[in-house]
Formats: sequence, structure tokens, C-alpha cells
Amino acid sequence: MNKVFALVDCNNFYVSCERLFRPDLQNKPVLVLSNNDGCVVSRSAEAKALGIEMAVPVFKIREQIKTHRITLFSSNFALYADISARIMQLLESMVPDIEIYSIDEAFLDLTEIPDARDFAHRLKQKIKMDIGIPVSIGIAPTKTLAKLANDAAKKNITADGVVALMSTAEQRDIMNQVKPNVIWGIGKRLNKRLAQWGIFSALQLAQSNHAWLRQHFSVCVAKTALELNGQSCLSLQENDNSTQQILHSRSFAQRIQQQTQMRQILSAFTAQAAEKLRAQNKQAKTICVFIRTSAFAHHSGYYAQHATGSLAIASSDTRTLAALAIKLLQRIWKDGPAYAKAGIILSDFSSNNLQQLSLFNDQLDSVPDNAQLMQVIDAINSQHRSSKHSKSIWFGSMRPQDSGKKQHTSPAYTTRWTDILQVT
DNA sequence: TCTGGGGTCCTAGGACCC
DNA sequence: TCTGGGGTCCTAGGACCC
Repeated sequence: MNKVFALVDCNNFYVSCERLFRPDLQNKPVLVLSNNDGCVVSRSAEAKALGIEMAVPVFKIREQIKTHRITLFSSNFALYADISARIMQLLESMVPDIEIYSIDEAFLDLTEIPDARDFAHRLKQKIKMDIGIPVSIGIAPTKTLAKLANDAAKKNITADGVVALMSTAEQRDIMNQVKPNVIWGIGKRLNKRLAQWGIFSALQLAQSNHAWLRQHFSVCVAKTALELNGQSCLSLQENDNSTQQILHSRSFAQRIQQQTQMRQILSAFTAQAAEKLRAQNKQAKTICVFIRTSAFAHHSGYYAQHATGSLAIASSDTRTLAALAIKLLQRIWKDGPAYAKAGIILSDFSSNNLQQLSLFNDQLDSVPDNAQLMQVIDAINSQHRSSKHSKSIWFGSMRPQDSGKKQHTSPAYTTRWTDILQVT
């Protein structure tokens, strides 16, 4: 039996979240900004209509913001994550099998649902009624086509937010109208390379020879073409919340030039990453530290370095991980550059109960790992997270993290007691 | 002056081994 | 001076996604 997939995608998700608590902003141009209020990460339909592009730096559109009285929000991830969780819960309650693909998207398996299109309309209405977020839904026999259908649902006003591409004729019609880079998995570079071979539309890609695609491009591109032909290669993935790597990085509101300062920042980043690691019940063996100057300040010379190192025994202890991070920093640190960004990546995970002992345990002479201490710290910090202070306990080598520039933050309506709306 | 953060997977090539 | 061939594993980098 042929599969039926649906992709549910929230419209302008971050903006829609902000509007939940600011109904006065319906039909008005609204933008949500990245960290440090650096660039645009979510735009309302009205802002898009004004020609504001995704990811433009804010300083380039100051004039437009002023003349069109655009409302700005700094990103408020606690809020978005909370709204997202509610939506996913609702979906899970209505559909047997779902894959949470990102904060604002989920694939559903609707194979067993009698009238998928009708069901999707009802689902869309329920999400709007119960949670207040507008969504678009695409339906098709493969995930790649469902993505495409979703795209069409967003663009086509008459579709009322739901597009189903179940017949070959419907699929071809849409594919004929779009460039390859509209397809999930085909980006800018591949689009260019495909064009060099005379492939200018999604339909042409779908009709290309499988072996030829495999040879000249990759297995992924070849699979994508199969999916476009209605042959399902990608199934729903399980949501197990576990990852291959954990990354924590930030751009700085103010440039960093002192090594001691960078050391504190990286220690704090390591603490954040380690906390996430412990939440997954894992330990990491490898750490990568990177620092870099602004990628845009060409005149002053670009400096970017990274260093990777491994522990003899995997660990989830903040102190063990931070000690290595600092060592790695010393390897790449150069006095002079004004650093604009830094980060740390943990990888090479093992689960807690599968710890391997090394014959040459050079960690013995350092602080021994202390799982209980870490547990206590995590518990205290998670309790205090809902209060005003972002961190309650930190180690001496770290300093409380500067949250960067955030001039337009909305209250934490749903995750902080003091910010709950009051009806008077 | 001011340009985000967090992920995944594949592949080519080098290191290493027999 | 002459200097194999095949396999695996690891890593860096590239491409993509939201």
C-alpha cells in the first residue's frame, strides 16, 4: 500500500508566537531578530510584502523599520520552545505516528486516515483554535513531495493552507513550475551544478536517470529524484531526542581581546553544553573549540582557528571538559585579533552505562568526575531557570553569561511565573 | 558601529595494516 | 636502481536543513 505523508509547518513561527500575546499586531509588519538583535530570523507576511529578506542584518533596514513602523522582537526561545511543545503534543494526540522535524515542523503518517485532505483541514483548525498558531499542511506519497506540497500551500492563497499532491499529474504540474533548489535537500550549490547539466526545474530533476545522478552527484540527490517520482525512500524517524554532537556558540555583542575573558566565556559555554549532555545521559570524549573574528570585517584581516582534542575517558563532568577546552584554547589563541564569535562542540558520545576504561588514564591526576555533584548543580539550575537569573550556580572559572544585546525581548509569558498575563 | 545558532549526513583522501 | 594491492578506519570539509 502506498504511504501518505503530511508535513505540518507553522507559518512565520516566531512571529506567530509573539502575536499570541499581542493580538494588536495582527495584520501589521513584525520581525523577530537573532541573538544580539543582529539579523532577521522571522518575518510576518506584511514584513515579507515590504521586501524584507530573511537573514538581513538589522542595520541595513533601519530606515524601513522606522518608516513602516515595524514591530521588533528579540528572540525569546523559552517561549517558542514551549509553544512548539504544545503543538507537538496536540499532533501526537491526533495521529498515530509523527516525526518532530524542527521547532516548527512535523511529518505525520496519514496512511491509515480515510480522507487525508479533510483531516488536515480539521487539524489546521484545531491547532488554530486550541493554541492559536496558523499552520500550513502539505500531503503527498513521499516526504520530499509533502515538503513541496507544503510550500505550495503557503504560496497559494486559494488553497486555504492545505495542498495535497496525490496524483502524478498534480505532482508534475507543480514540479514543472519550480527550480530544483526549492526541493528539500537541493541547495544553492547543487542547483548551480544541476543547471550546468541543463537541469533547470524540479521536474527535469525527477526525470533524470538514477544511475547518472548517483554517479555525477550523490546518493542523496539520486534518492531525492526517486522521492519526487513518488517512490518513498525516507521514512519517519523516531524522536529520541539524542544527538551526535552538542554545540554551544555565540557571537559577542562586544568584541573579545583578552585571553582570560575568552577562557571564562568558553568555560561557561562548556558548562552549558555539558548540562545538555547530562540531560541526554551521555558522556563525551572529544571536544572542539573554535574562535574567530568577524567574517565581515575584511579590512582588519580574518582570523579563525579551531582545535580538537580527546579525553582518555569520556566524561560529562563540567570541570573535566572545561579543563580540556581551556587547553585547546591555549593552542589556538593569538593576541591581537578582536574576536567576534567562539564556540565549543562536544562529540564522540557514549552512554553512561557503557563507560570504557583506558589503560593509560591520564585523567587520574586531575579532578575525579563527580556525577552526584553535577546532578545537584543541574537540579538547582533548572529550578532557578524559571526565575529572573539564568544561572544560579557556576564554577569559579566562569563568569555569569552576558546575554548579549536584546532590546526587544517579550516577557516569558508561559514559562516564568512573574511574567504571566493578568486579566484585570 | 551593527551580520544567529544548532544540527545532520556524505565523501574524498590520508593513515595504517596485512 | 628496483618499491603491490587491497582493505578499513578516521577525519576534515562540504553540502544541506531549520
